[in-house]
Parts: sequence; structure tokens; C-alpha cells
Amino acid sequence: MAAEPTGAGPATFQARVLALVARIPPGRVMTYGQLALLAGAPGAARQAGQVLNGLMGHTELPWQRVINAQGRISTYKVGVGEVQEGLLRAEGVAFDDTGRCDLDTLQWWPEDAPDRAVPPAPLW
DNA sequence: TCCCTGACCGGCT
DNA sequence: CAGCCGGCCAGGG
Repeated sequence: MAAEPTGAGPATFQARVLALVARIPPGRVMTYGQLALLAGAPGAARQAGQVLNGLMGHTELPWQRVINAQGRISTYKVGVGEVQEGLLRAEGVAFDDTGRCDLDTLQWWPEDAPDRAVPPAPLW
């Protein structure tokens, strides 16, 4: 088999991203760059986005809980963004007038995240 | 095989 | 605060 670290979950980047998305609790969010980082590919935020691109409407994963580093919804297709925002609001996520939410309180990090330099993320 | 694009990101102007 | 730029990796023509 390939030289792959054990205990890190699925081997492929895509599978690891999906595994992370599946663990995001309701009312919390993760960013594309964060997913890429935790999936072992720092800087590959675009790839994370590309993975999720194929999911929309084809999965039961909480794809709506993934937003960009600005705290905004990144969908380029008209209508999809509205759906995503609606789903998130239904979970208790608040958006301001500029369509932005507070990552300081809503961004979620896995308990076993390698990087411990994580924001407080107080319970809401 | 080369070229281009893409649900992004951080830094700089 | 807004806009431009290079960098990342994968997939498609």
C-alpha cells in the first residue's frame, strides 16, 4: 500500500474533506481554506471548493455549513446562495446586512485538530 | 501532453 | 473598504 499516515482517515484529499464536512455540527461553519488545511493540503482552498461543488443536491452532507474566509457564502450560481443562507439561518446562523456572519463565534474546529491555535469559539 | 478554469486565501496597494 | 495578484491542486477539453 501507499505510504499513507494511519489514523488520519480516508486517503484522498476529497474523501478527507467530505469526512470533515460530515462532522460540522448544526449552527456552526467551516471555511474552504480550513478544510484544505485540515485535509493536509494548506492553501488548496480552491480544491476544497471544487469538491463541494459536485455535492450540491447530491448528498446528505451539511454542505451548506462551508463558507469562505470572509464569513460569506461563495456560491456563484444564482439561487444556490439563497438556499444555503436559508438553511444556515434555520440552524441559527445570523447574517448581517452585508451578508456576512461572525466566524469568531460560528467557525467550528474538530476536537482532534492538529492546530491548537484556534479561536475560543464559545458555545452559543 | 499542454492549457485553462475554478463554491478560495492572504498580502499588498 | 475595495481591487489586483500570485499561489494551490485537480479535472476537463
